Amino acid sequence: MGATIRDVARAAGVSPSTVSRALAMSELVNPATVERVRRAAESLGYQPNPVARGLITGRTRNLGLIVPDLANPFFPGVVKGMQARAREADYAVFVADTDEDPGLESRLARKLAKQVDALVLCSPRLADDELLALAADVTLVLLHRRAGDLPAVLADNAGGMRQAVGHLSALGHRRIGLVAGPVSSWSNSERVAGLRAACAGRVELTELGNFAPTFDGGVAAADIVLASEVTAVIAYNDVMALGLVNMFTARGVGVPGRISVVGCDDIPQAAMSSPPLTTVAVPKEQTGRAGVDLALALLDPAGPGPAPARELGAQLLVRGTTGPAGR
Amino acid sequence: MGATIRDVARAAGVSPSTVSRALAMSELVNPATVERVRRAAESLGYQPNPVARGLITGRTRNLGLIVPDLANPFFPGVVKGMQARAREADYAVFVADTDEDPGLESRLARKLAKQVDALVLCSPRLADDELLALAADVTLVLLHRRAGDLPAVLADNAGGMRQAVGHLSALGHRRIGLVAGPVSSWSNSERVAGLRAACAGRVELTELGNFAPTFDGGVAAADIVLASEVTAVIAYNDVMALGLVNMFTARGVGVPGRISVVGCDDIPQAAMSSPPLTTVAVPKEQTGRAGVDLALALLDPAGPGPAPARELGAQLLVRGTTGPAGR
DNA sequence: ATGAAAGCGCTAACAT
DNA sequence: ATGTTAGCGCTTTCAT
Repeated sequence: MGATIRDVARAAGVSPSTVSRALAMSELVNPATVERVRRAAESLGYQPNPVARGLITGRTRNLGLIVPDLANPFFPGVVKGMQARAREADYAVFVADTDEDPGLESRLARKLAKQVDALVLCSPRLADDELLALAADVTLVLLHRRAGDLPAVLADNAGGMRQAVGHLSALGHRRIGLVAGPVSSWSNSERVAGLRAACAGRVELTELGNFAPTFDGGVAAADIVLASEVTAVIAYNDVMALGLVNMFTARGVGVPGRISVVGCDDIPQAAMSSPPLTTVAVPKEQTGRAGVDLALALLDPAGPGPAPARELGAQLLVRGTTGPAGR
Repeated sequence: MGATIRDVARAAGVSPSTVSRALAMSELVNPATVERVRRAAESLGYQPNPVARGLITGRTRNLGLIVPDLANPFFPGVVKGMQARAREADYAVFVADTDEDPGLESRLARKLAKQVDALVLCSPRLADDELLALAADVTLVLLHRRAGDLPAVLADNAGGMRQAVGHLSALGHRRIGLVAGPVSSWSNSERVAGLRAACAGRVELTELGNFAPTFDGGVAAADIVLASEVTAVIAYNDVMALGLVNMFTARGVGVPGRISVVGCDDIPQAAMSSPPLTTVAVPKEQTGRAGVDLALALLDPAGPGPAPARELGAQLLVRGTTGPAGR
C-alpha cells in the first residue's frame, strides 16, 4: 500500500535517516536536500506510519476517552470538545462507552492504556483506589470527579447552586425541593452539598430522595414533589428536570405558574423544550478541551509540574421554567 | 514501564516466540509450557503491546469513525452502537468529528487511515469521487450514504416515508407539507424521493423548500407551513420537527389538533417532548453495529467477497403529534 | 550534512 | 514442540 520512508529515500537519492530528519528536523539538513526529499515524498504520496513511529518514540499521539454513556446528552459535548482540542494538538482520540459498567470501565482503560499517551475518564464510576491503581499504569485525567490528587477537570457546582438559589430566592421562593440523582455519583454529592450550603439560613430545602438520573426518574419524582408543598424544585440534571416538567404539565400543574423548575447541565434539549428549561450550565466542550490541556501538560517533559486540577465555572441560565413564587 | 515479551520469556525459561505462541496459539505448544508461560505473564502483569503487534501483522485492531457533528443527537447512538460491536470483536475505535467540514473530513480520514484497519464514515459530506479515491487507500464503509458501489449501511427511507404517508392518509390528511433539509444531503434526497413516491396519486404533497436541519430551521419553516394550508407536515428530521412544534405552539396552533407533525430519526428527545413526537425511526445503534460488521467482513480474508450494502428497516413510531385531520 | 547500524516489541518463517 | 533469525517502518545514536 503506502510508500515507506525507504521508497522516499531511494527516490530522493538519500538515506532513510536523512528523509526522517528532512521531514521532522529540517533545520539540521541542507535546504536543497530538504527540498528534494519533500518533492519525493509528495510525489510518492508518502505518509509516515504513526504506528512505527510510536513504537520507537514510545509516544502514540493518541488520547483515550472513556465515558459511561454516550446516549446521555451530556457527554457528546464533552467528546466533541476533547476531539476538537486534540486535533489542534495533532492527536487522535479513542472513545469508549462503558454502558455505566465499572468493570468494563476498568478493562477498557487497561486495554486502551497501551495505545494512548493519556487516558481521560469522564465521570468515572470506578472506586478511588481503582483509579489510583490505574494511574500507575497510564497518565490519567479525570473529568467531573476527584480521586486522591489525580489531575482533574471540575465544574463549580457549588457556585452554580448558589446562583440557582439566589435566583429562586429573589423570585420569592422560600421552600425549595431537591430531586437528587444517584447516591454513588460524585457530581450528585457535590451538587447536594452545594445546594445545602446555598440554602442554609435563607430558604428551606426539602430533599426528596434519590431518583434515576433519567427522564423517567424525573417523571417518578413529580408527584412526590407536588405533595411536598415546595414552590420550586431543583433537579440533579436536565433530563430529570424535563421529566418533572412533563409530568407537571400532564397533571395540569403550571410551570412556572404554580411551580418553578431548575435543571443542571444545559443539555441541548433544555433550550428546545417548552417552556425552555432554566438550568445551571456546565461547560461541556470546555471540559473536554481542558481535559486534553491537562493531559498534554502532564505529557510534556518540560512541563511546569503537575497541574492537579482545573475548575470550570458553572452558570445559571434563566429561561422559561422559573418565575415568581405564586400559589 | 510494562513488561515485554522477553521478560516473560526469561521468567518462564523459554524463547520469546514460544511465549507469543503460548499466548496466541496455545494448541501448538506443550500444555505444561503454556501453563508456565501463563504464570510468568500473569506475575509480571504482562500485556502485549498492540502497537508492536500491529506493526508486524499489519493489523491494528482499530476502527475509525468519522461523523459530521457529535452534537447532532442522531450521531451518539451510532457511535455507541459501533463502539459496542467493535468491543465485542476486540476492536477499539477512534472517533472524529468534522464540524460539518468536508475538507476536514478528508484530512482526518487520511490521517486515521494508517492507524486503523477500516474507516467508517457516517453520513459523509465528501463528494463521490473523493470517497472513491479514499477507498483506494483504506477499507471504507459508508453509513447512510451511497457512493459508487462502496460498502454501505443504509436505512429504508422510502419505506419509512410510505409508513408516514399511510398513517397520515388513514387519519384523513389529504394535503401534506414537506419541510426539507439541506439539498446536499444524501438522506434528504432519499427522503424527498421516498415521500414523493409515497404520496403519488393519493395525497397532495406541498414541498416547502429547504431549511437548515436544526431546531431554528424548523422554527423558521413554521409560518411558511401555516400559510400553506396543509393539515400535516413531515420534516426532514426530528430536530426540525421539534422546532416546528415549538413555533406552532407559540402561535397558538394546536398540535395535533390543527396540524399534525412527523419527524425523522427518533432522536432521544422526540420521546421526551410534549406532546411526544411521531417520527420515522432509523435504527441508530444498529447502524453503528452493521458498520462494524461490514468492515469486519471486508477485512476477513476468508470472507465471502464484498457485501456491498446492507439496508436497515425504518419504522414509523406513532406518538402524540399526529391526529385526525381537522380544520 | 549525511550514512550506517541498532533497535522499539512483536510475530512469522525457517530451522532443529 | 521449541529456538533462531529476520524484519515490520521508523528514529536515533554513532560515525564519517
